[in-house]
Amino acid sequence: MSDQAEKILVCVAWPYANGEKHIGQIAGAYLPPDIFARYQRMAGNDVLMVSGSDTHGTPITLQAEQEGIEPAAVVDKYHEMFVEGCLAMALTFDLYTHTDTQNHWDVTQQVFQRHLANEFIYTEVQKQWFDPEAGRFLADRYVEGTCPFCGYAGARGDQCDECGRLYDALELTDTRSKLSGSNELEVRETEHFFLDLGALNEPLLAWVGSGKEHWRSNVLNFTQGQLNLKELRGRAITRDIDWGIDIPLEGYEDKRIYVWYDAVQGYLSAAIEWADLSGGEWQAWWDRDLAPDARHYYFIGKDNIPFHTQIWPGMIMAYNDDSGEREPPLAGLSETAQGLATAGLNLPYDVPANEYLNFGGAQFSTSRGNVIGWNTVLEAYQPDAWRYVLTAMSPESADSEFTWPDFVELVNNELVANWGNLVNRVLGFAYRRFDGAVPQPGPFDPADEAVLADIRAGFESVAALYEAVKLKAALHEVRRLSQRVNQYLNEKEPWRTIKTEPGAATTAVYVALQAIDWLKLMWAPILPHSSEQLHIYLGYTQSLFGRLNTTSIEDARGEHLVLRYDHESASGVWQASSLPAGQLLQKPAPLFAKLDPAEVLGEEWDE
RNA sequence: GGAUCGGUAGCUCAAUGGCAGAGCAAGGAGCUCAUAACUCCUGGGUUACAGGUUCGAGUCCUGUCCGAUCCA
Repeated sequence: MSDQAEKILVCVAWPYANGEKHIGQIAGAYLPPDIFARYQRMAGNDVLMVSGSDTHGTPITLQAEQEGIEPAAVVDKYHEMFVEGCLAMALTFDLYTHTDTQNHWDVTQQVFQRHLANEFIYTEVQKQWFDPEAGRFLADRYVEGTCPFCGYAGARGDQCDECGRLYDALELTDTRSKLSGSNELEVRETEHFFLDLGALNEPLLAWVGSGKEHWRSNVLNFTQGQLNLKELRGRAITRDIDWGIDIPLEGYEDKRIYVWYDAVQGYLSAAIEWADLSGGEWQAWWDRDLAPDARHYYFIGKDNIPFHTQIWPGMIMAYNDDSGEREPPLAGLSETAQGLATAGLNLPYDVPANEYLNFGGAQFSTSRGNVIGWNTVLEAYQPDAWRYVLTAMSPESADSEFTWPDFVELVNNELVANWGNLVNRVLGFAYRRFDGAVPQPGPFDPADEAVLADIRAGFESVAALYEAVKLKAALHEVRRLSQRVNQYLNEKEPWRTIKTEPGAATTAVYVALQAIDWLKLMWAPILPHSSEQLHIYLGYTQSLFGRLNTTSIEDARGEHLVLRYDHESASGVWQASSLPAGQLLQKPAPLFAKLDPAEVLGEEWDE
């Protein structure tokens, strides 16, 4: 950690722990931050990458009902499944946790208290369907009735399946409860807490109005377009449910904080949990006074843009507001989290939201059965093949379409042919003809100098693209540089000149090895597994990257699995190192498996 | 209904208002170190549609069609 090191907080969207994630979600929100974080660490910056499973909300309770198990069991099952996917694809979360932890509860309640003290939370009495038989208020999706527009008898919640119209659930007639089956429902009054987003409209508008030139234009325009209408309105924080975080006030024991309010706070609570586990300082990234230059990046899908450019920044502003009296920290707050009581928090620096990666002309959809499961495919193909393909197909500026023929073409005709084959031809030749060691080159001629200069320039050009989160363009640039080395080899023909001019052949092989040594680093954020393997083939003994590990953590709410990344052992640095002549090579083998189209395309992935 | 994005070569995508380009696929040639890989050459376009502004529009403006997200 040098003095010039920047603090980069890489925030990754929190996936619901309610099922296997599909490759569209990975391409959109989970792989890009890992590539970005790996680059930033190699560039010498202090990266903290956090996320976790979202354990609350109806997606969880619905899944629990379907499987006939408790919500907590659903959470454990799919949280673990996601962690396994992260391990297989090597997503380097400094901490991947979940939201049903004591720490997250404490942080959420602390933020709630501050919002309340700062008067950005108000209460309002609403009318809602109540099921006397079940003794519970009914969320929209637990009410069924007759559509006020078309008279369809099976209309649900707030939208009719038959005519598609939206309405207030109170407009339904002949209602029944999907909870108890009772058709004697009552409309009762219930009091809830609201976040006063209306009061935050102006401050948010001012915030997005300056210094956001680096934002993707669709994200910025969308955000400004909405805020310009000045129609932000209060949003209910609480619900009459029993799965969720308790409200830290007396008299509200049968209500819970609803998922959207606590989930976005995970970026903060996970940093605190990371600090707790590692002995680090979360304030080094989060405290606006201690770390005013820390840059926070939020990697999300486009459906999440309003939450990360309006609601969460608004919540941070409401937290930072100094008009209210500072409450003492809540009794349960851990020592690590105590600083929250006085801290002001940093706002997002960038929100590089992606569009969707679709499949079969439509979005991936479990109900339609067109899902390519992440964990499933990682068992079948190399993680770096997926990382390459999903980056090449990355929906950075528009929805894109996944097809299996494209998958095969990208792996075979680009990854294997361009880069894998370059490595294989050079390493194989060098290992056989130079006694398994990096040969001692003679003086460089202009062609040698030129190719090395071109590749070396990648440490600038590729860096700029990673830095700007233009990952697809970064991939294209490194691929262009790989091709440059193939061109150089065809020009030099060391396999021919080794018989006539051994000195020139030796130098050409050295130059090609040196170029590969550098390209390995430029590929590394996208292709960490194979770059690591190539690093070993080239005779290095330290590893480029650190190690992932899982631990089970126990707290007052029970046990939870966490994924952590230990960067200490990483030696990969973003600079043109010098490949030592004489360094012993390891016997090489192809980095990537070529795919058999018939085999891949014959597979049935529908289920 | 409102806000925003996208529609460019067979496919995937680029192009601060200034000669519409790249990779893959296709056709041809060279090479043989390499996973039938590599390199070179060629073909391929009414930039969704209709208007407008401009010396000049894929790009800016208006409208229409199609797709997507969010809000109501």
